[in-house]
Amino acid sequence: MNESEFLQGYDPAAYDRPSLTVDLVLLGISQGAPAVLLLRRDDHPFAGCAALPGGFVGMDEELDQAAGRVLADKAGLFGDQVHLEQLYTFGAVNRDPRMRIISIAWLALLDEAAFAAALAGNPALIPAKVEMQGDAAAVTTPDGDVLPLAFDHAQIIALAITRLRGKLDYSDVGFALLPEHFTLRALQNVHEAILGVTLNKPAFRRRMLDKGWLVATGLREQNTSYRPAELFRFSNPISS
Amino acid sequence: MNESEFLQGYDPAAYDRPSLTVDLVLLGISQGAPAVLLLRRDDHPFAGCAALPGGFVGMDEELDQAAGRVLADKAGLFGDQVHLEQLYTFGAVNRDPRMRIISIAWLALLDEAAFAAALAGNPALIPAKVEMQGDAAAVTTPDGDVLPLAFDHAQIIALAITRLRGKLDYSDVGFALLPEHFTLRALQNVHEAILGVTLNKPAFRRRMLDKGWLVATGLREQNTSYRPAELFRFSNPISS
DNA sequence: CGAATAGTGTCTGTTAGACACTATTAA
DNA sequence: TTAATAGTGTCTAACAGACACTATTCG
Repeated sequence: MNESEFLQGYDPAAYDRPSLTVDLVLLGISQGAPAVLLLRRDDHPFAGCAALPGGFVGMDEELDQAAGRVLADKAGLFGDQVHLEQLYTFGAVNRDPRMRIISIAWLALLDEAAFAAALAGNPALIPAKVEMQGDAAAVTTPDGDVLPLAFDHAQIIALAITRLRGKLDYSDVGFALLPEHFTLRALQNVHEAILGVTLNKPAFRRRMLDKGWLVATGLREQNTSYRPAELFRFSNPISS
Repeated sequence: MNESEFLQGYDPAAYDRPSLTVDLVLLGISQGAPAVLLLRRDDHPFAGCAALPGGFVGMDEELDQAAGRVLADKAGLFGDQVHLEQLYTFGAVNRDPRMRIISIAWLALLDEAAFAAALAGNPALIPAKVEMQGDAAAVTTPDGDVLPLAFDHAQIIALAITRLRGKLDYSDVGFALLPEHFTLRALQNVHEAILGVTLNKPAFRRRMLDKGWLVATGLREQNTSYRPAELFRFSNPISS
């Protein structure tokens, strides 16, 4: 760091600075497919388009706290119910036509209850099914209408899915999309929804059980039409 | 985005904003281990510590351009010689005691020639061997002295290694650390240095050749003491 | 009992690790 | 010829996909 940069560091008025925001991909599983919660924009730019919930980062606020605050403000959810992880920072000069805004994108994984609670708590949230189309994601309303996305949010959502696909098999993120007790079939459904493929049942069961992450509870599903499946819970062997 | 946030967006003077920088992990392989290029800090804070080369992001500068500019200014290298990828954004409130600075960390992979060219071009650069110590990285000079690292740069370097380890097997990043023509033994050496383990030779060769990324050139090493190995080059089957 | 899903046994093909072997070059 | 490394053949163990089978529960 040279002298001018050092001075710039001490004099906040010396140079313009970009604005810094966080944008959240609120991701759940709905009807066998990944789904996100979006907000409809009323104002220019991208009026009428759907956008990720976001907000500016406060000067004395940690980045993950900013993400947690947006989660609480826009979805009524709290950090201990939701897996939050930083995705990537988007900062193209013209990504927002108004001004330079750098956005740190975060991935929030919601289980079915959290997804429903967010929808119930904030009626402005729009649930939308995500479909991967190469580099970008397309989202559709439950009615099947394609929702245009604001800014670079199609890329951000696509990156969220891609990241999740990559981590699903070797990390424990998949469990963040499930309640505390779940059946192996429900776990497989989550994996299939994220990956967009159907998986082999015996192989999937073996692989999951061999990882040592699953604890059999001895409990069974309730109110099923047919043979109820055993309920498992997730247990982190060496908390990572 | 509510009204006050919208106004904030239009009035750069309305709120303080964090400063935004890029920091670069200039990573190569040296003597069978990952090595980074660092700069010694002369001033407070962390005077005497080693730090990653970095710089502020210009208001009209793309993020990858800012990283490329730092690469050119601090190491005399250009983007087409070096694999550059965004790592993570670090923004803890107190990571810099002077003021709030959010830093977007980038990973730059240098082959042996680029590593040497950077060292020759900027005598201030210090090559340092990286050792992973759990969550953080420790760096030592060629003489074996431990170099204290400024700010959160030990974490940033550790994340760079961790990321590289994760991607090494399924992506083509490994080739960014090699010249255009290389032997399979050199490729294996790179993998072993990054992963910090020794690998089985026949299995490694099979795996690499089966990926379809390697093209035999028919050329052979020159000036070896013993049997010269065949030179391969990397060819991206479906440019990713 | 029939329907439907839970859960398992087993075969097969692929792949990684281990290890010994052959091949090639320079001195 | 010897030293040293390049490169290969082959055995074995681990594991995933496929598919058929048994088990359990509800109505």
